[in-house]
Amino acid sequence: MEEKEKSDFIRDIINDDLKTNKYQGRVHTRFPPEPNGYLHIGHAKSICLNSGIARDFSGKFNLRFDDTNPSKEEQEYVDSIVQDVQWLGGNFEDRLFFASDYFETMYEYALRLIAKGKAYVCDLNADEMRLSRGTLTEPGKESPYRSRSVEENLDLFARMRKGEFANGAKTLRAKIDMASPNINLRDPVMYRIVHEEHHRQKNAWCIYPTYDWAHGIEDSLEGITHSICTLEFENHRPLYDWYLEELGVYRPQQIEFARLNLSYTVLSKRKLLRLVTENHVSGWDDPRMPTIAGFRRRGYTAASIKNFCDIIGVAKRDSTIDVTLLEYSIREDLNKHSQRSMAVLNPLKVVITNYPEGNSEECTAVNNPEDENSGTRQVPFSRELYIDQEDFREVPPPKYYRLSPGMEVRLKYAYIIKFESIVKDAQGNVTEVHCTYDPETKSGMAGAGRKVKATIHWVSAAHAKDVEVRLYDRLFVKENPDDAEEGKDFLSNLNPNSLQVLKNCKVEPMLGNAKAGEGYQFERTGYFSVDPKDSQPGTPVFNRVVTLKDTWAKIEQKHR
RNA sequence: UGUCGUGUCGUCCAAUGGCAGGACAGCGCCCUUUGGAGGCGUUAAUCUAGGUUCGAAUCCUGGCACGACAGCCA
Repeated sequence: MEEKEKSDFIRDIINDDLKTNKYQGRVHTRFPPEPNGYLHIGHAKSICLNSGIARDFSGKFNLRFDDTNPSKEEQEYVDSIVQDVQWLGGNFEDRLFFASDYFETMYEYALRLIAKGKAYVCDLNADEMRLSRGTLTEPGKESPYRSRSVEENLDLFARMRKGEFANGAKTLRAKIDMASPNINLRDPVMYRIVHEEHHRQKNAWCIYPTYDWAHGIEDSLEGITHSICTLEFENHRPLYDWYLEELGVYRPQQIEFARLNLSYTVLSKRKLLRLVTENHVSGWDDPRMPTIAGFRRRGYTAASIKNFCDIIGVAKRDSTIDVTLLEYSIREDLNKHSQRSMAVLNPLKVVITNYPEGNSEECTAVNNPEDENSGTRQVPFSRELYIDQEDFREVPPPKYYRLSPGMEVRLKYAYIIKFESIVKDAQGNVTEVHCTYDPETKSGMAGAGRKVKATIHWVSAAHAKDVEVRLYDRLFVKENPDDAEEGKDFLSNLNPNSLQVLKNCKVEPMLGNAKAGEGYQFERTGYFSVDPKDSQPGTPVFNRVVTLKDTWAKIEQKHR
């Protein structure tokens, strides 16, 4: 692999820090998801960034669950996230942490701030607090509980922990500045009361730290040097710094980058959750979902996603990546590494009238022209074949090179055949095409050098396996799914044709034994992988990962 | 009309005061037993008005545009 030095503004900062010895030469990053949903391609960007930096600078990388809100989090999500991070090669070694394991320390730290007069228990309810916070242009008003004594605050906070108060009755707030132009600094909430079972702590706690209070402490405790997060936390950085400064503990630096947006899909957890709960897709791992689990099931390789993350780069400006870049990335990987095969998606019978009935023979097929070591395999040929309906036209459009009346085509790895006649049913549909073959033109023979305009794929009818193939397309019809008509939302832009199921596809014998997760190129059609959920041994179900570049589609488009 | 941040080819990312470059997409040609892959070529950009400078995408000032923030979510 061409291991070129990666460069971006974050690595530049780290290089500078290394020069000034800011962290004694250490580099330590982390990926801190909340276990409230499945990871998506945007998270992959963060995982690749954080773990990639640790790798490139010989540093360390932690996986840490930011599980500070019991009402949204579940073990199912923890499990899927661990699997996804590992699949992407995020090497956290033995450093799998949970914010909830730090709750006791956070509590003690809170006591410190109370003792310093920097935090107080507030009795304002949520509505009252919102009203007193002020607006973007007006300062807020100080809470009437702001001047409680340290003793009273200590007492009240201890009783909050004991469970003496109902949800929402009290909060612990930092005492900063109700007039700050940065609203995050207007006495932010540090703890709220939530009487709910936590997925790991069960009922040990009924007060839970908020993100801002918890996150810096988590980073500090783990010795993180560069706490990399997305742009929406830019305005939180002063608070991150304030807490650690007041606590007098080790302070990492927070650096923000632009989150990933991808065309023709949505990447917000809220929207992905709606797709799942409202059954627009079959689940978090539906192959059309932009989740890591979805991409994996679809047949995307981890290498292709990592490559994608490398080529999109990292910066601070909001951007939307064109999905063709992702498709390029998976094609590039699969082209080099996937086994070629012949599969007929929409079968049309071809009878070779001058080929002896009952006869069959083997043709030698190349497994992967991109890889000399991949060898060859035998594919059976006989009198009755299937070709794709797209490869025959009774009335060919301009520039159509494939089979049509009067035309010759090559059957890949086999013979050149010539059109003779067609058979139609009562409705006038073409049911069979009769051809003759030229016995001197088999691949490898002396006569094989003859040129014809097109080479098409085929399978022998008697030897073919019947399989199900699922053709996936983009989930949304609009580049930006949120660009919806008045009164409608992103769901109105769902692509009604994002899934097409083909039940009686005919594939070469080898594919009958394809194993779950394996990826193949169906020659001239696209890349397909064996669905790990719905396949049975001997009866694979194929998911289309991505099509091949279709030059013909463009030509046809032009002539319309 | 507050604070913070961001404006470079169609889309992303570079250029760290010194020839605006790469990738994807597009277009054209070559090659091809995949209309695949590959090769070659090509189109196309510094938000704006000033200023500093021998020289500005880069530094300064103003304007404009866009994004984030008024959860006891993260």
